[in-house]
Order: sequence, then structure tokens, then C-alpha cells
Amino acid sequence: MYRSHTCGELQLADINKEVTLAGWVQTIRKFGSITFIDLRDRYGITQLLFNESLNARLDADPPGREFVLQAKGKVNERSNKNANLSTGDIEIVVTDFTILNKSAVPPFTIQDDTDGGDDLRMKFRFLDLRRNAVKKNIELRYAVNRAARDYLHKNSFIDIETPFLIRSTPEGARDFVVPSRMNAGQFYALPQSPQTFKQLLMVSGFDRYFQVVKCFRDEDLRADRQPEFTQIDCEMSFVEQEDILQMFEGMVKYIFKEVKGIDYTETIERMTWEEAMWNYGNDKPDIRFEMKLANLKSAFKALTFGEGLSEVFKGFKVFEDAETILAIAVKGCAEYTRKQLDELTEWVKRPQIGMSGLIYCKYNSDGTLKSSVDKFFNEEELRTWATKTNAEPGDLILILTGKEERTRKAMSNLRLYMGEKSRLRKHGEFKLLWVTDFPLFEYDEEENRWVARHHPFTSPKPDQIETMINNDPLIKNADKYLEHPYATIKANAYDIILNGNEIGGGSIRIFQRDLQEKMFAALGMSKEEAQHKFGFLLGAFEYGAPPHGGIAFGFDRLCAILGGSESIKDFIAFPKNNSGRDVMIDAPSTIDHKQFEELQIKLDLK
RNA sequence: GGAUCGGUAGUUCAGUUGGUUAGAAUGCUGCCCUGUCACGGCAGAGGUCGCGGGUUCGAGUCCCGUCCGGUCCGCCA
Repeated sequence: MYRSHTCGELQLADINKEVTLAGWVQTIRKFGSITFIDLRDRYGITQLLFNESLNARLDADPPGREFVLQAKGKVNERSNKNANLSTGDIEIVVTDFTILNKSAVPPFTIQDDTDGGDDLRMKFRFLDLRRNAVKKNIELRYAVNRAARDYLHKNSFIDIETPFLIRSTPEGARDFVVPSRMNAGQFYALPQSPQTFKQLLMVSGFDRYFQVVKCFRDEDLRADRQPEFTQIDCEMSFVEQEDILQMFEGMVKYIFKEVKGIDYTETIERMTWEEAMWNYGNDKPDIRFEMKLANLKSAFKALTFGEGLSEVFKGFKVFEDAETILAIAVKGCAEYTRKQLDELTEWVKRPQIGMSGLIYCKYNSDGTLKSSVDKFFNEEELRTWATKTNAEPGDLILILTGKEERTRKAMSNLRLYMGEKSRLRKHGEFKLLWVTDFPLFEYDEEENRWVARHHPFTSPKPDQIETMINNDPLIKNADKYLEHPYATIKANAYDIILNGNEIGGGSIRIFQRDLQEKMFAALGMSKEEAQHKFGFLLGAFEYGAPPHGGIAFGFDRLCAILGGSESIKDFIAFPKNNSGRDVMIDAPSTIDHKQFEELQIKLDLK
């Protein structure tokens, strides 16, 4: 028996017990004839006291940081207690000890606020995971996983594994491919999601499926994007959109309760994609704060409730030429100094935002208005801006102008930036939101065709199926794609947003062969091509496919947000870096000549 | 594919206008210390300034290239 107790459990009640502990040496504090060693394991830290009698043995075989140590002794009440430690009332008076294994000096300190940089921590991830700060993230991840499974199990979902070696489909993200030795010259692809398999499971009659499953996408990475990531993938039969929203609201709320102890009792807010884009410039708004975008002028044709050109802009060229003029009112910022406003201007001019300038208008607390464009507008005109932005005395109105899409995106970023600055994005506050009625199609100007915004298995709103079927997807003049009927078709698709992050998304699927074929045709796929790539699914739809729909949650991202972090790397035991490398095992790597030979593959690197 | 920030002791960083022997903290090693818990005190070791080239009497510092890492844009159905 290596241990009788863990390093996190002994209390005053255990005094005088003979115990054996095993763990890692956190710190050693020597005081001449007595020595303290803090012993750490997964559960906590317990102080060991080595009296004079053990000095000879300590000198002969001195333990160091991160040595694996087994210690036998008696639980003793401390004379000086440590309130910072859960076991701080007691210590172990050691009678015997064994060094189970030595350790090299670790390259960084195993502490909450380590001195190690990211790169080094990733190289020695196995040590990094010993740190409480990282360990608790991994534990939180398991708690979320367990809560999700628990909820889904209670609701009759069953976990079914789907294959990782599948066929490549060029729709969507770039596939990771795996060469097949037994089928030389052919390749598997790793799934971007188990989408088609879960739909086939619906045809099979498993009417409630889920899987906590790895997905793979060979695209460039970000702080919240890894090449392999985990989804909570779910699908249900005989459901409408409302059924899905209800079921998975329930799941998210259950997770909140189980993992964070939060009673999220209020109904989750909903808005359409149009409302989100119009009011927040973004399809995943952070609704912890208002600061809605005021559209002073908009040419956003895909939105059906746009406003016309206002008369107040006459004579000011920047406004007259702009496709869009967007404004926000930032609460209580009318006192901003010239320097602060210049900094904001610089911020929007950065290449990532890409605006050419920022117009401001201070709505002073005394009710007067002062703008950066005073020579074009009188106070009366400025007041209409204040009305449109719902500004009050003391607020600062910020205005961006330019091309529709770019300006909307920039303003959405500026809104978040000002929200952050004004501390409106409160840590520890969680606000969920459903965004519904996404466009079914998006126009891809490079490929010069419509692409599915969600994926090609998403169904159109029932009353818009006619629009899809009766219109030729071909566009002669690519500039005018917004005027094409396809631009207005909405999908039975929905995203769930948490604090401005998309944590899940799904749709009601197409389940009839002919509609699915029409969809492929709309995406510019010939009948033969569709049959070749998705024949298995089209075929299955002929054998009694039930109406179905589902959702997939970004598990890593959900964990990160619940853990109060922006980066999902801290919630993945062994993550990859920005270039998709695992710096610990140094992957990817070259392979042997023999392996190439077996695969009958010849490298020809450019 | 692009932008941007960084790379100096084991680690985290400082290093001025290009100028003597490249510093601090922490970690590490040795000695002292019976109640510490960020222990303390004394002493010591520790550097290919990412790499390659250039400018210069002289480069950690300036220029060019390159590699590595972070963040972002494009991309991510």
C-alpha cells in the first residue's frame, strides 16, 4: 500500500492517526535540525515535519522539488496553523520515508502563478498539468462532460460512436486526410463533424443520439480554435425547431446548475439573425449590455427593415458617400479627453479593424452637443443622432462610416471594445441567447456560387422552399447577388450564444430526397456529383427517413467560458499551438521511407 | 496567404544615442538557522543576446534574410 490517505483530506479529527502519504515535493524549508516538506498530490498539500532524528537520512539522500516521496507518520495538530491550506490545521510528524523517484529540477515552478512562459509550459505540459490552475480546468471539463451526459441520458439520448476514418467532402472546411495502405492512392478524411452519420442514425430509428466527439478541421487556428476539438453532438427525430431549443436550453441550464451552481431560471432570450445583425452588427452578440447600433443610413439589402437615407447628411461628403453610417452611444463617456478619442481613432484604424476614421459627438451633461464634424452639422442635427442612438446627457456617440459589411463588423468590434472598457462585460455574469432564422445561403464571390451558410443538410423555412426550387441559382452579375431571391431565404437554423461566443449551433435537416437534391443543385452540384458524394445519404432518405434536427456544442469553448477564460488551450490536456504543432511530442513529423513505400506515396514538396 | 508583437542566465524580464567586464528577480549549488509555509541570512556557479548575412573602428542595440512563439485578418459549411 503506497498511501493510506491523500494529501488533501487530513483534518484535526484525524489527530494521532498513523498515516502514509505519497506525492510530490512542493517545497522544502530547512531550519537546521528540523525540516518542513510540503507534499502535493491531486487532492491538496499536506505539511510533513522531519525531526532531528531523520537528519542523517535526509542528508544522505536529500529530496528535491518534484521528487516522488512516500512518508509514514502521525497526524499532529500544528502549533502555527495555516489558514491558506485546507489541511493547514495539521501536519505529519514523519517517522519513516522513501524516495519513490527522483526528479530533475523542473524548468518552471509548479505554482498557480508559475514563472513559466506558454511555450515552455506546452513543451512540458505533463508538468504544467500538475499546477492547480490548469488541473482545475481539466476537472471543470470533466464536470461539464458529466453534466451533459447525465442530462442527455435522463432524456433518453444514447451515445453512439461514429467512425473517424471517413470519406472526404469538399463542402465546408478543409479535411485532414489519411492515406490508405490497403487502397493505395486513396485517402480517408477525418470527420469535421459526424453530421451525415448522425442523420443516418435517425433513419435507423435511434431517435435521440448524442456523442462527445472529436472533430477535425485543417484550417488556421486562433486562441479559441484547435485543429482537433470536441463537440457535444446531438440529433433528434420527430422534432421541430422549438423542441430542439427547449431540450438544449434545458441541457445548458443543467450544466450551469451542476458545474457552476448557477440557477439560470429566466427564459433564454431569442432574436432573429436580422435583429442581431441590425442591432449588434454581429450574429453572436454579447447581450450582457445594450449599446445597440443605430443605423443612420444603411444599404444592407439582405435586411428587410432597413431605414432610408436621412436628409441630415446633406453636404458632408463622408456621410453622403458612405454605404452605411452606424453609431453607438457609450454611457458616461462624454468626458473623454482629446487623447482618449485619438486613441480610439487609432484603434479603429488598425488593419484588423480597417476603418479610415472615427467621428464622435459628445452629449455633454449640460445638454449641449459637441462633435468632431461641427462645421457640417448644427446642434439641431446632432440632436437627431442622440435621439437615434438613445443617448443621454453624459454619453459619447461614436460613428463609423463606409462599406456596409466592413463597417458593420468594425462597429460590432468597437461596441465590444467600449463594452470592455466600460466594464459592461462582467466576469462571472452569464447571458445566453438564441439566434434564429439564419440565411440559408451565402454567396461565395471567389467560387462564384451559393454556398450553404450552415451546411447543405439544413432545411429552408417551409414557406421559402418554393423560392428555392423556383429560382435559378445562377447569377450573371456577381455584384448583384444581394438582389437574388436566394439572399432572402432563411433556414431552420439556430445558434446558442453565451456572452458573445457561439457555443453551439444546429438546424432542422432536410429529410426528403428530392428537396436534398434541389439543395445540392442550388449549390452548383450536378446530379452525378451529388450522387457520387452523397449517394449514401440520398439513398437512405428513400427508406423512410423521419423528420429530424439537431445541434452541436463546442465543448472546449463552453468549458473555457465557464472557466472564465478566452483561450481553449487551458481546457485541453494536450493542445496544439498556433501552427497546429504539438510541441511536446513534436508532431507533425516526417515519416520513414518505408512508410511512404507501403503507402505508395512519393513526396514532391514545392 | 497577410498584418503585428516578441525571442537576452534554468525561468520571467531590464538593457538609454551603437561604446569598458551584458544586469535584476527567481530558481539552482554550498554553508548557517527548532515552527516555517513566498521562511530568513551569507557565499557561489550560471550567457552561442534564436540563427545566418550585412553596415561600422566597434552590434544584444542599426539593416536584410530566416526560424520559433503569441495575437489578429483572410479562412473556419
